[in-house]
Amino acid sequence: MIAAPHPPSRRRPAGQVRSALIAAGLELAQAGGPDAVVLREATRRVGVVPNAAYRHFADRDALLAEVCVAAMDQLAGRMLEQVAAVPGGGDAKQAAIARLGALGVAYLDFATQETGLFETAFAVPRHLEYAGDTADGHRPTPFQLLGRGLDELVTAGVLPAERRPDAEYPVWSSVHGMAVLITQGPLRGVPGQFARQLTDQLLAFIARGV
Amino acid sequence: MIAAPHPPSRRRPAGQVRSALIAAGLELAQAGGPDAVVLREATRRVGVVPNAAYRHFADRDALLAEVCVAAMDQLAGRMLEQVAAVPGGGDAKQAAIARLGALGVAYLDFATQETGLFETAFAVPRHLEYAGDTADGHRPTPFQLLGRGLDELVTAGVLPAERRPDAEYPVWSSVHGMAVLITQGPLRGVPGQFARQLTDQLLAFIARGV
DNA sequence: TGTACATCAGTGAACGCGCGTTCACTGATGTAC
DNA sequence: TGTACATCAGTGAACGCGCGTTCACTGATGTAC
Repeated sequence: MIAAPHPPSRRRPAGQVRSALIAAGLELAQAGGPDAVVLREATRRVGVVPNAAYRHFADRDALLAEVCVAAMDQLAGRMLEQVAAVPGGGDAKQAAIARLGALGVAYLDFATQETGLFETAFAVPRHLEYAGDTADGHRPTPFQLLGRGLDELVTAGVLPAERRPDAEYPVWSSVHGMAVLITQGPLRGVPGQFARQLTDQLLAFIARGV
Repeated sequence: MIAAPHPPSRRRPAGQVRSALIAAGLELAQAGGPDAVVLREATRRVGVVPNAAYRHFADRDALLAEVCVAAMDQLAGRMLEQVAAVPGGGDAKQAAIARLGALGVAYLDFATQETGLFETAFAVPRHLEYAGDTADGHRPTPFQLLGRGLDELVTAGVLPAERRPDAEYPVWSSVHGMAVLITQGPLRGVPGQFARQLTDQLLAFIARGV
């Protein structure tokens, strides 16, 4: 029998458990969507007893809310990356359209490749209704990125200024609807080639409709 | 002590329990979406012991699947009603557009007024992937109704025939996306007036884009 | 018309499960004097 | 520099809950002879 020399300190550096719980929740969400964000499982992964979570979150919903925000942030990150990767220069009109298209493709790619996170990003609990446009010093939200894309379209002279107000909504609806139908709805399981064709068709539809 | 004279027959007419379970599941779905379709609660409402359900359904998922089909059928019913209510006569082009708009409005109204059923209609379990177009002798599906609406648009000369193929998808995506954003997504809780404005804007967007 | 029997929709009791959450506690950390 | 103390992030044990599902059963119904 060897007595444990230093019964290891069970206390973690400040804030570490909290962020580890969110990270674990994000893993769970990635694998199984919002319902898979199970408080007990998150604590297990962090190596902490279940009720320890209550030092950091009021309840399971508070943890989920943080995970949702993080998931939405990942979506915004992808969109930001993809739009930055569009080659500049050349015709300003075509460039603006290409950048808007890149946003849409990023959105759909994220939904397809990270379905669990995508679902979670939009599964925010009751709090914060209609908060698509608040970015308190953080990264811009997907909604804001879309708004910028549309502004560019106006600047480039593609979109008449009088049609700019609230133009986010129909565009967002189109892309979001396709994302939902393909990843969770009746179009789930459609062959990738057809999905790509649908995406192209959708972008052309948006370009005409906007 | 009065002995029950006829311990009442516990056997129901053939098929009655089965359809009563589906009806109860539909009530649950209406109030709380697909997750609220709880097998035990459905049996409680029918007045039958929980395991009796297994005489009629393989498991809870089989019950849910039936409920989903019924919910989708209700959506189709609403669309059918609303499109039938559009006054005929007058300009054929305008009439065709009005009928397509009625389909969209019916879809959005159903999502708003019957959010639980709407969610459930699209929560079909894994079975029957990509079956948006099978109507085995039943009422036409929403997808088929949309297809007819687009056909009318071609006939009336509004939609060029070469753009007809697969035109269902972008239109469906737009309307479905708005329905999801408003009833479950970040636009949940938006004032009704704004929602109506968004709908009008969306229909105009679709009319241009199609 | 009557009897024997198979069918099968219901009962009653129980199972294991994992969840979220609450309680009283302990012991390391950081602060005030 | 040392000591007393408040703070608070962790522990350990337990709770009630409702779920889906399985088992062996019973007794009314419909059929074959």
